[in-house]
Amino acid sequence: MRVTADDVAEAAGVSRAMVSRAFTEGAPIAARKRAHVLAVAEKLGYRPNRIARGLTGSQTGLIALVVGSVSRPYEAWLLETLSREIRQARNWPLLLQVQPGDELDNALEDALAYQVDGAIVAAGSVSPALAERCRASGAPLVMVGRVMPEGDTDAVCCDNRLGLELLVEHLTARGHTRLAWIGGTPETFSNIERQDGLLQALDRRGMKLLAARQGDYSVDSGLAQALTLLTAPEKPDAILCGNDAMALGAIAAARRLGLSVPGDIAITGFDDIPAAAWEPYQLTTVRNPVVETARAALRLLKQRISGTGQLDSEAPTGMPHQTQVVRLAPELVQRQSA
Amino acid sequence: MRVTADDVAEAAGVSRAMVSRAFTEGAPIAARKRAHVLAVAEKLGYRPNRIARGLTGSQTGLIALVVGSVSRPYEAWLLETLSREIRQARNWPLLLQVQPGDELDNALEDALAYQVDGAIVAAGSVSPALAERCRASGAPLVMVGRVMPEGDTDAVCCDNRLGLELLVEHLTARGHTRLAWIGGTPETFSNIERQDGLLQALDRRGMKLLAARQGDYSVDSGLAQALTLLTAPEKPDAILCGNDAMALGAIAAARRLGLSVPGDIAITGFDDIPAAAWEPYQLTTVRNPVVETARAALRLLKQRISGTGQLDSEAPTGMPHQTQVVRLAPELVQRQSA
DNA sequence: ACATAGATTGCACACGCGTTCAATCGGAGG
DNA sequence: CCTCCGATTGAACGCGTGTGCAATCTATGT
Repeated sequence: MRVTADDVAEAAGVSRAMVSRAFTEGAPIAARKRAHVLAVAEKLGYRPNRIARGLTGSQTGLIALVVGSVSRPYEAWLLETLSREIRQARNWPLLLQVQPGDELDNALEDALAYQVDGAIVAAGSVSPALAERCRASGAPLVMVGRVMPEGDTDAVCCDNRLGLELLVEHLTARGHTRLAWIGGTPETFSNIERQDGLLQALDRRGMKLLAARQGDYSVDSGLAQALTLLTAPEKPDAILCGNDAMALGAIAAARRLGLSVPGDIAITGFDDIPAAAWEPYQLTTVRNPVVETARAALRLLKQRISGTGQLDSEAPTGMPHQTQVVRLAPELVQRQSA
Repeated sequence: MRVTADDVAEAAGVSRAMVSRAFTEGAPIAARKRAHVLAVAEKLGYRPNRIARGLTGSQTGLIALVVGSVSRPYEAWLLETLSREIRQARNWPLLLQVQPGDELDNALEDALAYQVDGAIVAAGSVSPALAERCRASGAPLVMVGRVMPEGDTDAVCCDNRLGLELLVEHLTARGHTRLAWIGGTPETFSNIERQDGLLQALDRRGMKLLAARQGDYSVDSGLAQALTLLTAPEKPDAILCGNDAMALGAIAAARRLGLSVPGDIAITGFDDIPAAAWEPYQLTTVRNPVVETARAALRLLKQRISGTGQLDSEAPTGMPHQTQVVRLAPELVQRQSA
């Protein structure tokens, strides 16, 4: 039923090995014969079985891609970019979408059973044990948007602290002094860094935070927390939010209270998701360099994959076997909300 | 380096066949021995190689999942739901994200080379030839959100015409008479059905459309087209949009012109994406039953996959080998924009 | 025409696992 | 204690492909 290399070999009057070589770039085969084999294969509708190929060769072309809930705009944007880069590298993404509560370890080990060439993890937290298993399975791991505290895993991550420095600079330069903060999910890597960056930026200026509240990176939580802040006895004159979604919620809250943005209250976000540019929001925020992030993540991964064949000797002939952490600088995007 | 079934067999003092059986549900093996083998496997960190398993068995557990650009909220929602259902069925989604201009055929054939058990296509258009190839490769195809005109491919699709009937009924019941339409990408299946449904609904009431314009399902296009409609000499009192994103743009346009929604102008969408419920919009729309859609798609696919082993005889012992098209009814979601 | 190096080709094995089939084991019945 | 049947087991084959190695072919140089 399914057409195999043997069928093509017979039809083309060559050995099966030649069929394999015809489809292998740079294999020793006469140009004329390759053309012939490919023509016959085309006529028979043959394509090499990637599963069988993955059994012998050490590459399956599969890459595990772990992202958070894509119904959140930032995650969707990230997924879109990463998936495009993966495809562009002639690989296929095996998608694993994790919800906040999900256990990542089991699922990722499932993916390892598919002999993925590597894994890009942009959500959930991997235990050091799992990271070790990935390495042992020959599947390099690259974290996106978080850096493992152990420091033994490659990662690409936005410079969150710089982002908040940019925002604080922008706000203070415009005379804002009573700053409030709506953080994201507490234990999150990005939230910790952003909050820390905010406090540092204020510290540097001898300022103190007026108030801080915690949301969960959702629009609704931004709305709720902003309502609380804006109805408190001591109102802030600017609210910095842990991400864009919460900032959008905060803008809605301000408007619901009849406050003008940025007249009465300045509001900023983080990420610069597409919706931040939408008409009714015009959010001032910092751009998370997602495209550059995805590109860097794939570069790191490819580097490790091609280096995999080499021995783990102490002098890997120039291969950077040391863990690499790429930090990309965000950029202020000035719109109407601050 | 990688631990195989042979390693486990040796360590457990059994033959390799027993290791395989220990991991195969319902295989003939003494319960006590299975426990022992599994324990040893666990200690060695062994997991069956799914790639090798896919070579002999006829199931790889892989399902090709084709969706459109997930930076669009509806597509993201759909992807999230489909991917969850696929994982729940203990399969893995091989993600293919297509941009509007992309050619689907080549990419899908790439996926076929991975011996996917099936494919769910929710974006792009597959040629009849490709559909045939899928069937020939033993990979059942299920379309989501579109129905092949040839009528020989399973599909799950929202009842678009009913959706517009509901919206028209809602608007006319509230006294709106001058209805305008902002359609989505013209050649799109959903757009054709929705527009047709609108015209039919009006026809049934002896009404005519005041004006019609075409966007591309994006927020920006909704904004632009609504601006045109609302500044025309003969203003509509209601604008129906081909999807929610354009409706959000249309609301922004109305506000930019100082019009109140729904006071001066009613605006409706289609899909009920999460953003439709956001504070500043409160969009009246119809709910596209995405969860039910995903569930039905997987049910259809699983049904075909399990039927694959059977011969294509004329009496497939009750297997519904005829193509199935599931139509799911949308539901009016009444908020503040109409 | 002949020798020879280099370009091609075919054979056979390996990849890791599921599964058939014959062989073996265990225990119940006599 | 022997026989017989069913529950287990192990050996071997096949899945579709990549690739090392030795054999063959081609063309070049003399």
